[in-house]
Amino acid sequence: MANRTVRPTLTDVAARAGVSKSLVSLVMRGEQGVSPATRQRVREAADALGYQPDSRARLLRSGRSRLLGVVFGIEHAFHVDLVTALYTAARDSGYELALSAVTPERDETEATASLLQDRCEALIMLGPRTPAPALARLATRLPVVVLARDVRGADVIRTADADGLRQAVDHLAGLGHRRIAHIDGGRAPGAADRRRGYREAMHAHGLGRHVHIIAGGLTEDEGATAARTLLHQSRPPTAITVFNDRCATGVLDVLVRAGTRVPEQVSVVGFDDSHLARLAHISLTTIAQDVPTMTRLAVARAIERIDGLAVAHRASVVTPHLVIRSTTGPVAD
Amino acid sequence: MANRTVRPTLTDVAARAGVSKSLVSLVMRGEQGVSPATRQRVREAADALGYQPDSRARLLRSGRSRLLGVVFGIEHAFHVDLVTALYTAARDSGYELALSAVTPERDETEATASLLQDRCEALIMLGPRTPAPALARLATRLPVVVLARDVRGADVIRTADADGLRQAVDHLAGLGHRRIAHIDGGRAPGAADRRRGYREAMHAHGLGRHVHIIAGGLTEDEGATAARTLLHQSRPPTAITVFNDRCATGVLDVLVRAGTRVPEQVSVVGFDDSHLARLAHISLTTIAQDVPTMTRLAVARAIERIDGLAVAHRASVVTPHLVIRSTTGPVAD
DNA sequence: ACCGTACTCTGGAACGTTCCAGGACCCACC
DNA sequence: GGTGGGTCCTGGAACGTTCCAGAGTACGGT
Repeated sequence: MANRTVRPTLTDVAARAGVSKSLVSLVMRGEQGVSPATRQRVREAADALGYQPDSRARLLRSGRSRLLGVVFGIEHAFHVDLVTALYTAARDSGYELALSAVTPERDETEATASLLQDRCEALIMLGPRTPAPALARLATRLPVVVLARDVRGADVIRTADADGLRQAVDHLAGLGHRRIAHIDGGRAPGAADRRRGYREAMHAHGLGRHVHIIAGGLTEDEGATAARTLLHQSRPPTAITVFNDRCATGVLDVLVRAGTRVPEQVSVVGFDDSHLARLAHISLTTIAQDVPTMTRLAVARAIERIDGLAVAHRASVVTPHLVIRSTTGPVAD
Repeated sequence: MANRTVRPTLTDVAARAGVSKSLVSLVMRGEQGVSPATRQRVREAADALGYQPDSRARLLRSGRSRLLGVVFGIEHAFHVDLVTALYTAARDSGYELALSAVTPERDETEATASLLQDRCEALIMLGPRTPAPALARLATRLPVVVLARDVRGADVIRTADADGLRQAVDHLAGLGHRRIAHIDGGRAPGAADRRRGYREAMHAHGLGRHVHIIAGGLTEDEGATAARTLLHQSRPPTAITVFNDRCATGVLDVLVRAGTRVPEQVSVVGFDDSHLARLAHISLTTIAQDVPTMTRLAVARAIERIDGLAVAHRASVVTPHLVIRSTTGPVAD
């Protein structure tokens, strides 16, 4: 075997159809000004040869790649949700996505560099950890849209994190809870705002003296650890707001294993409304980030800037909303 | 703003350094046959202009992309593990990865098509659902390596699924279990083999009459549903082997919520050893697929075929191994 | 002084597209 | 029967690289 045929080119198709390559190019791009008959003939020739346009040559010539680079953490449930939505948002705008994953062995710098070589027209970065100055420098080279993190020097699309936690606390307070704790996300993007939102909401409800923040993180394990700490306290909280869904599943798991009934004894609220939260057996009450809106905005902003329309860097803040599922209920006593 | 400068090209660098573009090309590629002095001068000129080679043009001309396309299901925990490992395997061999995700709204055909346009030199497909004939047709156009599924007409790297389940059953039988059930993966790649392995191993241990297969799937929800069915039975099994880790976490969750103690009352064994299984609070006993070996093999096979070395399509079967964690223990009574 | 060889370097032709200017043809109109 | 304006199609020049053949220089050996 190994007789992998050389890929057919425009010229091959043109020869077979008996027309010029320019004409084939027109047909392949679906431009108008081609008679139905020839269009048909060219299409057939292309199909017969199994012709596929070479995007590299195409992009090289046209100077445009219609490619949006996406840097994301492949192990973050919420990033996965965002990528999924970005795919459709990009397609709707006539752009393609070039994914570049951040893994434990492939850092953000490497992920970004590979996209730069691919001549993406803009970069969409999901919750990047790159320091602000470096991001700003990057943004001078090509449009950069930062999703799910607040940072100066680039365009930002993010959720009103503080407001989200206010909604969570409102909900719990409305159910009669007073000892409401918060398991935070440490230095993760958005964590500071969520912490602040929690604190402010607690004060607004006159629960200032019950403010209780436990160090958590963004993984299941960190949630589990935090939950164990809580369980060992003399007066454990009756409700917990957690940095994100992933961390919350860790919390839930520890609670359930300890025989704590959720929500009868303890209510739990997550954040993100990632696909984890929606799993039937988890059914987590959570603060839903508006993924469709955020991704649409991100793509729109990127394109705006590609087209040279945007002037100053802007931050768009999208309002999240509470999704009540099965992990919250009225306070016990 | 919006004065995004036009990217400098070889010609620009050449002009600034007062040499030909061929020479600059040599320097940029690190070829030898350039005097240290000029090399230095060219480097400086390139840095001063912030020159970055255009991979599109580079690849167009050289005819090679050094790009391996990867089609994967972004929501599958195990695929995520594979992609992570593929990144390093590819890098070690001097190749880059082009990711194309399958999402609920973006099917395999679409994901594959986009990679074809990028002129990847080979395709690595993770547990593809594409019918065998279509895969075979694809394989005539470019090298295709199928990972984690058995199929004719393409190169295959897969785990000895049946053997994995034998190990699981051996382990459980060794712990004294007799009523060992299997929650299967339906039509998922590998499911049939695992089912068979389970059945054969049960017979080998003289437990033929205890063979008990429940319909499951590859998601948490499907695992949860299956577990509920099991719980409602008059004589529930004392041990369960599950199609994969993801499904097993759903099973675990239902068991724990029902107050069933794991492993005291029921032992559970997963499959994959994905990152889910390793989470401290889950700590799932599982059959580990040998991800480093599989990904290295996949990349090696792809390259072999790119270089025109491989002749017939081959299937490499990688042996999995049992990882004992906290969800299995001696039988209760 | 001449040749050969090794080392640097250069010019120009690809690669597979898109883009632009324009050619060929047809039809209608005065 | 020329002119005008469509519509459909073509040729060739880009795009930014790499690759190839060969030009120019310097140096050692005879």
